[in-house]
Amino acid sequence: MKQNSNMPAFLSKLWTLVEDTHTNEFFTWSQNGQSFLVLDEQRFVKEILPKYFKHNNMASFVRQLNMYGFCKVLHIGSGIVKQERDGPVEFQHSYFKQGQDDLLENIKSKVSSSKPEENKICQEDLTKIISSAQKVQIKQETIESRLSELKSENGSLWKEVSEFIVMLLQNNQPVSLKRKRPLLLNTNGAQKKNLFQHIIVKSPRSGLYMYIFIKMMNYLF
Amino acid sequence: MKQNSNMPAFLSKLWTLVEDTHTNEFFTWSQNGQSFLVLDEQRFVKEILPKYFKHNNMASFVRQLNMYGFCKVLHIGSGIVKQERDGPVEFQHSYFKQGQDDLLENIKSKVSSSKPEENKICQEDLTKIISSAQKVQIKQETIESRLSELKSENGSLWKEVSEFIVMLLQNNQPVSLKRKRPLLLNTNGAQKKNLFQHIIVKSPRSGLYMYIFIKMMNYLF
DNA sequence: GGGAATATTCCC
DNA sequence: GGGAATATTCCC
Repeated sequence: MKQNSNMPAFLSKLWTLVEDTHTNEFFTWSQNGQSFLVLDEQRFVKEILPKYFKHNNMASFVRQLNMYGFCKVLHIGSGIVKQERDGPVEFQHSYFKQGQDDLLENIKSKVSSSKPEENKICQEDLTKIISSAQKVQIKQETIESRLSELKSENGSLWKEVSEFIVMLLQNNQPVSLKRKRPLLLNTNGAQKKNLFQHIIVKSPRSGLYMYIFIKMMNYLF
Repeated sequence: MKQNSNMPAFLSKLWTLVEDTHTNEFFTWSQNGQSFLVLDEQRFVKEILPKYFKHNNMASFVRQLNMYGFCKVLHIGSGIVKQERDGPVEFQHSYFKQGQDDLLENIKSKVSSSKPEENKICQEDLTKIISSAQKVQIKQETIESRLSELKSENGSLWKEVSEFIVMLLQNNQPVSLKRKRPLLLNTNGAQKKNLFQHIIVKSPRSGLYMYIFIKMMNYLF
């Protein structure tokens, strides 16, 4: 095995200790070389772990195996003796095979690849979102002031129109006399009725001022 | 020393081993109890470090001290013998004083306080910003459709008013005859002139249509 | 099986 | 002195 500088210590240690023929009795390759076996966990923990690592906990060893993508091989109580508690433990990784140390370099740690990228993306996205939100906010202010202008102008226009009508009615002049089409045509359609047709046809004079007043209130407040 | 569950193992170990009177010969409090001394680095590394930690490197011990905010005390060659290479090493922390174990809880790791919070804030803020941006976007759509409504209605009203004026002028009726005050009073003030006074006073009839046409174009497109 | 805190190593 | 990778522990 060529010890590349970018090969994690855990992997080279694992390879070394599974290759070590002195411990084949309780830690060795499986028959077909596709996985490795811990045949005696007690001896493995006491005799091997402290020799290669800074601990003697099976859990920490397994945590590292999981960190590098190894999977426990399940023995579904077939022909294996004493399965209950301290039976043999088997681990497997598609790039950890007997006689194929050239595959080892494909084994990657799960933290080294994922965590840093997420943080970088988080920072970039944060910047993008903030600047985008600021632009929307600025545009919103522009729109709101434009809206306020239009609202005010609209109120004034309604007032104008109503005063025109009042003036004409006071002069006993028929409003729609010389007109070919309705006075208020909404460009976007039917939602609002034609105010003046409505007034002239249906409203008595006493109702006219109330109608105009309500209309104005809608636009001024 | 009360071993709180939130006290890092490194700090309680450090306190224990500096308090240990058996090792006062080469690892102990300074005279005034404001700092601690490594009088014999060789013995400290070989006899103490592996007993309390999972290593025997002075560098790793110092790395942890720095991680928890301890500072090396500089001896600027005053009265101290053999300063050159393996002289005594002294470390100090404002919350690590002889006889004051109650201060220990104020010592914080530099990573445990800064890194996780940044990430948590990043996540929380991300959620807040996104939901806030969505609300702004929704409101913006409401405002824009309201604006579009008003714009259209405003155009229609200008059209109405202009047609009134045209009608009145065609009937040779003086527009401002019976009025006590200007026709177009903007509620928010002076920005826009009184259109009709302007027209009546200054515009010849030929200019009136052009003026109204421009006004309408502004609101319809 | 894996997230996250703490520890150790490596490196500037 | 401290940033960052890897290792070990603790916990769900």
